[in-house]
Amino acid sequence: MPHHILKDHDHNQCISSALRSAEDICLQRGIKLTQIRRQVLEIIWQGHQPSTAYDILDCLSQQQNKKVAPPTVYRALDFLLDNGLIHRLESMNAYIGCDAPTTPHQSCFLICSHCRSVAELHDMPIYAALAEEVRQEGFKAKGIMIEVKGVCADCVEQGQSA
Amino acid sequence: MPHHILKDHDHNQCISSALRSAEDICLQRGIKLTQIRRQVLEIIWQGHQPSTAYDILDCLSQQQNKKVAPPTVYRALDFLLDNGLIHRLESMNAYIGCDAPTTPHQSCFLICSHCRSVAELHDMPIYAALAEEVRQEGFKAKGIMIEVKGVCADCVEQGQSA
DNA sequence: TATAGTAGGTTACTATATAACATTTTGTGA
DNA sequence: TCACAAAATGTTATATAGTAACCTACTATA
Ligand SMILES: [Zn+2]
Ligand SMILES: [Zn+2]
Ligand SMILES: [Zn+2]
Ligand SMILES: [Zn+2]
Repeated sequence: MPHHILKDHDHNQCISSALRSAEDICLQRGIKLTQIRRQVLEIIWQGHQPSTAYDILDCLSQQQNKKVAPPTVYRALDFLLDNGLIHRLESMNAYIGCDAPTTPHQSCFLICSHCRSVAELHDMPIYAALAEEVRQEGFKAKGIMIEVKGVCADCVEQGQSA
Repeated sequence: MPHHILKDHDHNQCISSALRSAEDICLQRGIKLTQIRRQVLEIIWQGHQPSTAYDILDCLSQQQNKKVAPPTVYRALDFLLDNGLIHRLESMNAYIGCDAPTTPHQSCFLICSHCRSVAELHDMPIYAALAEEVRQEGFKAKGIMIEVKGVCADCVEQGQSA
């Protein structure tokens, strides 16, 4: 992992804040952040890079010191997705923590192909514009996915181009 | 397949025009539209719904009257993708014919969850705006994916909502 | 404490995609 | 027209992603 991903920010802060938000949300909604769900969320928040379901599976198996089966992970992922605690990156079959789970929002993801970090942009002006253009086509949108692949600012600065 | 997908348009026209474009492009670029590539393209153009790689695999196996293996299909798909003759829908692991392969463009896909038809919108104004917003983040974009799930105009008209 | 609802375990399977290496076909220059 | 290299395809095996179905255990609450 390139160093800049952790520079200029206390990532333990990211993790604990994500877990705190999750607890608040679950309390508010009367749903349960069970041990497994919490563990999966914590694993996903190990970095600002996305995790695949099988990465999580391996990690969870290690933590539990026994083989965990896919459904266990997928159920936890479904729960976290349903409650907006994580997002799924369609173009990479991977999952990433949401950095604003308490406020409803539409996201655009910037995926760096060098350091694999993912940045989540919220409610960009173009979202409304896109929704409107789509509406004018007579299309009734239920979900909009925007994912941008490229090179992040830090990697560009370091002369990366892939 | 709901009827409206074929109404008001001669789909044989779509197919033959797609094949003709592909031939032109290959001629121009000095690359080859081999039998397999042509067959795969034709299979993909059987409708305005996306095909999965394994749909294509089955179809191709039938046509060739012998088992075709996955790499055969994936190689053809890679060729067609590289040359802009088809697009990949990331959110459904599926492939669809490009309706304007001769002109470079950025696309936005409207995916109907009722009739499964996919419409390709080109170079919408928001594209430039999005590119600019992303650029302002210092991010160097290489590829933008926009996919919208919802219900198409025809299905809405027929009272569908899923 | 019955009992309904929710969460998790287990097994088996389906779906999507690629690696690695062999063979065939095609184009090109000697 | 033969030799050779490049491109395309065949073949086998495997990696990765996700789900169905059924069972067990826990939890709330009447
Ligand atoms: Zn962080
Ligand atoms: Zn978010
Ligand atoms: Zn058509
Ligand atoms: Zn196109």
